[in-house]
Amino acid sequence: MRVATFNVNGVRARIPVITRFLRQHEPDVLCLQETKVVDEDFPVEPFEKLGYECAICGQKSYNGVAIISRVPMKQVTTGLDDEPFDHTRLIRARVGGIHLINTYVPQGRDVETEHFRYKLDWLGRLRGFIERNYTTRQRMLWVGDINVAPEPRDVHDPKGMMNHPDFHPDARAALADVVAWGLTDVFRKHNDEDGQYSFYDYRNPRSVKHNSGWRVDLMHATRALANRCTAARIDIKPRTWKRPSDHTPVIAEFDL
DNA sequence: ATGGTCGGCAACCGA
Repeated sequence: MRVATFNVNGVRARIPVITRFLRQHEPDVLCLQETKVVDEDFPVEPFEKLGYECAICGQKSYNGVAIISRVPMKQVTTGLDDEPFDHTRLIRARVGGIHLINTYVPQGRDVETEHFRYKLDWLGRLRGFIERNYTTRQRMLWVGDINVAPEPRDVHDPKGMMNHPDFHPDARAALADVVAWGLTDVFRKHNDEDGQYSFYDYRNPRSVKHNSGWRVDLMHATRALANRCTAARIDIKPRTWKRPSDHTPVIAEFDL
């Protein structure tokens, strides 16, 4: 089974990029973040034409998550299990024999603001959610735009980024606490090198050229599932296509 | 250089 995650920054603006990606890689499941559209206006047709069904939870202008799958999905639910639920930041399903969670973790804006506190709390609540709903013996996969780069090798300028909400030690500790429940970063299972990034800020016109990126789009599996992960990679090609997202897809293969 | 460019949506907000 092949699973991908992609922060598309507006699903309607990105249909040509997403469908080209689907045709090229034929993932069984594609998790989207920042769809930025209410469910009634979600463009399901281009996905259904390619043989995929859509589980969606969006809102106007901001946030929004979706699971696009060509294998049947069941038990689709949205949101955390305590308030604020943030339904448009978490969607999960049982698909292809795995328990899949797709999240768009709050970005945090600035470490001095309440938004950063909210992000840290959100990751703490996610750990509780995972503890209550899963066991480490299950084949569970947590993917999405996590908005945290786990290690210094996951950002281009670790010292300069220390006060950034995606690399601040408190953010990394909050992520590490979720991971410590019993998860493996499947990209890191198969890739040791630094300079492998999934995000390049639109606002820095030279970020791609200078490889000034971040690895914040992550896939974490329970050991029961990570043991069966045979490959994981960041697909840089969509970055070179017309109207790219500032994020790039991450793909993992599982022998199930 | 506390800038820059996007998407959504119709003035700015969020990233």
